[in-house]
Amino acid sequence: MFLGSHSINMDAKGRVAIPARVRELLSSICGGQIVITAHTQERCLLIYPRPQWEEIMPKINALPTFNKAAQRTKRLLIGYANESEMDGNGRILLSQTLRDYAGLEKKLMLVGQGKNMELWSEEAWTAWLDDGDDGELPDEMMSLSL
Amino acid sequence: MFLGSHSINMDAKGRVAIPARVRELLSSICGGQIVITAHTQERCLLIYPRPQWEEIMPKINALPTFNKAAQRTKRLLIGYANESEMDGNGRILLSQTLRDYAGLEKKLMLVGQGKNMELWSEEAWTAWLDDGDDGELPDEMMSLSL
DNA sequence: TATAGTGTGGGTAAATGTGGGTAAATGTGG
DNA sequence: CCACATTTACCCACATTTACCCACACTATA
Repeated sequence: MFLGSHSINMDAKGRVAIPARVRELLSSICGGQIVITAHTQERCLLIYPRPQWEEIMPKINALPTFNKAAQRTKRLLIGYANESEMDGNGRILLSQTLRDYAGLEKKLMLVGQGKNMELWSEEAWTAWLDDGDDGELPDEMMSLSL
Repeated sequence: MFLGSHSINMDAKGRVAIPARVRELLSSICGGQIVITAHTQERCLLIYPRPQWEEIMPKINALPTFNKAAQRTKRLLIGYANESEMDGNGRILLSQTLRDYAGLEKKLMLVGQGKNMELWSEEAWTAWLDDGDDGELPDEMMSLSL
């Protein structure tokens, strides 16, 4: 389970140091083997451990060919996917393409989301936080007591 | 049951001493194992004993993936969640990320809420007290007799 | 006033994050 | 097809941060 957020930096070569806590988790789940791709709803990146990725791949491929929204999802998820691995110092290298998609510069936020993680530019993250207008609450939530 | 409010201080390293009363309660409920995360409605933090957290986690994960409001809730609750434990002196360490979210500086308010606790910056707490406008009452409350 | 319990601050060793150098690999032009 | 230029991957060394521990100050109680 990936929990919690970390404020991290990307260096001039596009390398991102994964926080030690997360690093251990990744090593135990998948030996550090991950897949990085584009998030379809937000301009941020998705990081999956390789095994979880293998699970969702077939679902993506099974999306209906003649539905535009489905094709968009597929094109982004598969088209931006990048098999990757941590280097000796626990860093991952982000391709220029991925950096461009999410508008990553220096300051980033790594956000745990259970099965996967999201990687945001700090700017985009705070913008999202401050936005707050996310439409109607679904029925399931109206009576939810946490 | 967490009852009552405590005015407490955070030191320069982001450590917060839990009041002794509360400390005992935490030890007996969960051996001091807690989860701290963001409150979704207010800019304050939520503190759950680990067992209660385990109960609500599935509810959060079950929220619909393609509803924006539900995703916001999930992104905040899971994304900020931080498994934590008291140090030898009964203090907890708040990550920079959490401090930023709730705007915590030095003077804080720890507010008991039954199953969990809320941690506010003193400033935000008094502002909320003075504000008081929280919109419509739900149907469940219209017939409630206390 | 003494004592136990509580809250606060800070030092230090170990772990973590950061930057850059070099050799291999890749791509390009003649 | 070869030689050169550029990029990439890997490694090492240093700076910074974090976790853990200890010591002291303050408060309440006997």
